[in-house]
Amino acid sequence: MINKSVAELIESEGLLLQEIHVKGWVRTFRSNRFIALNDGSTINNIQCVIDFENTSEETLKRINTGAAVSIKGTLAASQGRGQSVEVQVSEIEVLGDSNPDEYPIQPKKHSFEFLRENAHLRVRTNTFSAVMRVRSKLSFAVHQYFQDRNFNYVNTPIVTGSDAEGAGEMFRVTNFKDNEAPLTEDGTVDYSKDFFGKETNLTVSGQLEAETYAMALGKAYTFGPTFRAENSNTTRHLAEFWMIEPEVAFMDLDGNMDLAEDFIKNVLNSILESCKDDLAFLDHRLTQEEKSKPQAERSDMSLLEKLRFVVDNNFKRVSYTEAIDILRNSKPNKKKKFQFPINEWGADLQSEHERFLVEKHFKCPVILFDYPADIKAFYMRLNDDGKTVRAMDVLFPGIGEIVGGAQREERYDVLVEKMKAMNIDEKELWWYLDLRKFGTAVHSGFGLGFERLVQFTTGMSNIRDVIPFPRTPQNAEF
RNA sequence: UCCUUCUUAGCUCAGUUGGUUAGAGCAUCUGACUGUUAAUCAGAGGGUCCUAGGUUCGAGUCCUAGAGAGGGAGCCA
Repeated sequence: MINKSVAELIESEGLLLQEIHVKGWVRTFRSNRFIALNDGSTINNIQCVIDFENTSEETLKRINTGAAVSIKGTLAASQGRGQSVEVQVSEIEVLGDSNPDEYPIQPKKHSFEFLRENAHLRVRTNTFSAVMRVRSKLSFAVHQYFQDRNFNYVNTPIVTGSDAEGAGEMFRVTNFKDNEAPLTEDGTVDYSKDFFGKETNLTVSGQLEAETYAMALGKAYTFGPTFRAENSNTTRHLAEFWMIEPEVAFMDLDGNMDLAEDFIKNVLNSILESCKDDLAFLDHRLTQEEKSKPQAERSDMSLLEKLRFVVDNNFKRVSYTEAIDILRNSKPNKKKKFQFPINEWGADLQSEHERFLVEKHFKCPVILFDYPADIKAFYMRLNDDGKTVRAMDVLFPGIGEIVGGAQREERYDVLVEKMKAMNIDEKELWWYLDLRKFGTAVHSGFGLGFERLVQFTTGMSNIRDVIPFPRTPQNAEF
């Protein structure tokens, strides 16, 4: 008797006619005879055939969708057409019942909205199990990529004492009880009496801390949770999400763009190898979904084609200034189709503009670089023209900005001046300025939203469907 | 936060210009059948039409307010 996972049973024809033992959950039970059994090891089910005439009525009644069962039997070539092997059951035990009257997951199509309300059970469906297996493999591929290249994994703090990271609204962390926060003389909360002795927040980015490690270990990366208290209600924002932030000493913006492109291609490639079954399922799912859309909104590439396209083609690198020229002379701009017309240099690009560049003009991933200094963060390296910074965004079809990065300002005087101009407290970031005082050097890095990468890889349109328990405004169930 | 659409059975939805007792498919239950592939066939049960007001002889349908959800925008990853 050999214990086997469903994935192993389906793969290994060498086990034919052997006695096997398998445990899993019932997906469907047809004709009082056929169990489609899934144990999460693969998107595929194994068919278990029951000799119902020699099985008690009581047991048969308990074989319901969602029930956990233990099955002993013989692996055999299937008589039916839908599968090559199946288990001829000699012994079945129901380990955990599932009342069909109450179990919400039916063997039918459910809306993603409904499944979000059942996030604890939705991973029992084909789509979510596929997405979450891909997410896990992607996560591994991220570490593999950096570890293979001798990057050091840095665990930057989740509770941060600095509120100057400038990446968005922060969640306050306090140990004060309700209505018991001590006040200072001027009536504001006295955080010097709080747990950390100062005001603290959940991190919005590990970048500044990662820089400190890059300036000692050379190559560093973070991969951890980040938090934004923005009231964002979109298909590509979460209040809690996972971010990947490599940071490299002695690397300029060109090296940064090379790294981002190579990284994305590499991890996608490894998923194309390691998640073939799940991607095939997701590819088919998306194709079916697209059929219900009007012709104009359909994608001209399938999911697998899109992934291979990204892996096989160079990202188009375009400076902000070139992009503005292209947009200014574009048809939608001349025909006044843009909600925000492009008139002059210096305007921030709206998502309609990014979409035009990526989806209509270049039809491939685009890296925009050298943005106006005014619309970017204080730590980005000022170019010699005095008006642009060495920033870059990687834009992807469908999901927009997947990467944001920059060469960091390494010159102490220039950085201090920028901080003053942008009203950032130098005292808060004394340690960040120290990096420029002692052994400063050119260095660069970027941030990549992990969930957006999972979205692109799986073809899921809502970011809430690629993280197990999404945190969004007004929602922290589970 | 703004714009917009939606909310009817466990799920997915239909419900005409306001008019009898609000429907279908799937799911569930009962029975039949038994090599099925979202099994099939017959029957049954299942409804605070999101909530609160209002208009009307009459509201699932029209109006007002609120709640929740989806999509888009902004912010960004």
